[in-house]
Amino acid sequence: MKLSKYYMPTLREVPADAEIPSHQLMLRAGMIRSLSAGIYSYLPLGYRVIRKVEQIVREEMDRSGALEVLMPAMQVADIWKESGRWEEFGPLMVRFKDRNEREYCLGPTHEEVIADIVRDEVRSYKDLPFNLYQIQTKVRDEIRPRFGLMRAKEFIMKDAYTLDCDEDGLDKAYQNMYDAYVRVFERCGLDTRVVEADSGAMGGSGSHEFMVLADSGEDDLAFCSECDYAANVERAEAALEISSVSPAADNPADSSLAANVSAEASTVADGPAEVSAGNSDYSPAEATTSEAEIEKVHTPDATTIEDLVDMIEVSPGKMIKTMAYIADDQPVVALVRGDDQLNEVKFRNYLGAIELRPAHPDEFSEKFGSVAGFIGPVDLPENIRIVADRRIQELDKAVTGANEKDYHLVNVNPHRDIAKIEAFTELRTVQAGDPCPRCGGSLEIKSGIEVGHIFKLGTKYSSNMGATYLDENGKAQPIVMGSYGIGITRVAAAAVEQHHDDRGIVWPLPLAPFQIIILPLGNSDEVDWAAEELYKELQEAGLEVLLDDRDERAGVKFNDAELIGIPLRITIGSRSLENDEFEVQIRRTGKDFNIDRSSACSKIEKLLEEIE
RNA sequence: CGGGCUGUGGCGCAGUUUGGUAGCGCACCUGCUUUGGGAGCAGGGGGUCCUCGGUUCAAAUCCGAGCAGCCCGACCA
Repeated sequence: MKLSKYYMPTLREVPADAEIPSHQLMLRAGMIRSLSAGIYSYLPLGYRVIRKVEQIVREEMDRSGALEVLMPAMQVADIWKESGRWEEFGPLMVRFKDRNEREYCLGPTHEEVIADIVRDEVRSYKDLPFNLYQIQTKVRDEIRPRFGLMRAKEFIMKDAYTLDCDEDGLDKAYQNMYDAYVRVFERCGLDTRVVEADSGAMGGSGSHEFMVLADSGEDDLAFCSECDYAANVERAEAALEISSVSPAADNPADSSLAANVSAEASTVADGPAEVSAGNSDYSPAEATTSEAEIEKVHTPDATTIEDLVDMIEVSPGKMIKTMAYIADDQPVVALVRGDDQLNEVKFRNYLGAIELRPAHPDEFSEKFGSVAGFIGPVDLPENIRIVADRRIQELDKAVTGANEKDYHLVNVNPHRDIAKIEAFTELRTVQAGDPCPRCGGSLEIKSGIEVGHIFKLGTKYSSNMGATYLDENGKAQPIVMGSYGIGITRVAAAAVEQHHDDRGIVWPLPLAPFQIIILPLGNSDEVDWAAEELYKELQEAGLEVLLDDRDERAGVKFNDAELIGIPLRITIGSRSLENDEFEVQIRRTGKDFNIDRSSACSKIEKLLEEIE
């Protein structure tokens, strides 16, 4: 491709609206342009990269035995009402009506369509198993689109769905996809980590996420420094000893162990419900009682843990942080230690709630009989559910809000003073330095970009939508499903996050829009002829090559070549051409050297093989 | 949705405090020169100053409402 005939609007300056490297660089390199927030056009250079990613995904999916299909982007509301997700998905789904007032949405995902396709056709266990996948644009009305392609309202996703007779079949299909994903990301030149994940709104029994480690990542991940334990902090647990007080706390590590699965293992994690159930049968009779009586102390304007520490000289670890939430319109309260953070995912999973949000300030008085900044679990109204983190049960003489402006309570003993804590369960977010649940080593926290997510769905959708088959005994059984996503456009962005320097993008060879760029410098005809000749020769060798034949100065060409990140640069100028030589530079290493004109093509092919 | 910031030629910004009819750099067009790391000189084109309403002789500037974009939180591939 000749650049004089290409559309590659590069930007010298950094667009003010772009924050992270991939967003800035993809805009500057002329790969993408936004139509509105979170909605992008993929320009020629950008779309070539997208297609590279798609092709790698397609090849590995085909290799795994999956079958490519293309499902409708526009879906009828009926199937979503059947699965129960028309309500559940909420405002994330873009909905509209046709001229006959029939309701539709733009597909944010395709479980319902798959179930619909399959329920009318699959009759017998003999028809199973199989795996269907598609590469398609998904639409989600994200609360806050940001970071360019990283979180867009419209994005390209590969989604696959496995259909099996039973859990064993699902386990095999899941492992098969797991392995395919490992190959996909490796081929894309991405350094990814697999972590145990919460299955969230998808439902189902187990899931893993494929993460690209990057500072700009939106997920926090817990890694053990000793063993291979890795989990999204949404689900990660620490092996914290809970001292004395309650026998219910005896073996905190056990439940976590059961719920964990190593990256290589073919078994799957247990549902989070089981985790909390194991820890929740707390018995108040066993609790010790503190001698000291509760006291109310004046704490003017101390609405945060930090304020309190300054005012009454108690460490955060001795405080009970009380978090007021509304779960499906019901007021609920979560208790965590002052030095811990509430993990909303764990809280939501425990409650089994669909919608969970922090209470608004005015709701503190309306629904909690309290006041923002001074809420506490002692003497809350009867109707409010109180759930405490396990670490609360070992507290004594703790400090908490008095439900009265400018007052806190001290000497609180949770077992004695807090009426009906319905459970002590795992609610805290793990922190760096916490002990690993598997080996006791130290956990570290890193941020990552989620590029792939695989779920064992089970029978949630098939049951709700009547997708059944007849087993060997002629009995109807729900099909067992799995669902597997790769964010194609996000992979491209993540690759830039992981591979760039201060001059621009440094594409891994398999994703590079072109492998080679030829820069003829100066205005000599000999140079132009030599460039043209090499260009043709490389093209005939089947290589993807850009020829920068624009009437631009050397600096412009060098800078653009580096910005767009082409792995191999061939410079042709009268200087080296006098010796019948071309100059080569490898983008990643910056290494440069001359090659002979006569053997240039074969030498370049060899170089490309050496660049991983 | 809550909190913060910002809307001025294609891009990056100044001008807003103290109203007086819009400017800088880059990019673009023409000519000459230049030509190995984002050229120089000369000339030129392009702006409903986010929108609507109000105050005023006069509004980019002051007031009100709305819209859009970005950042921090909940959502997710």
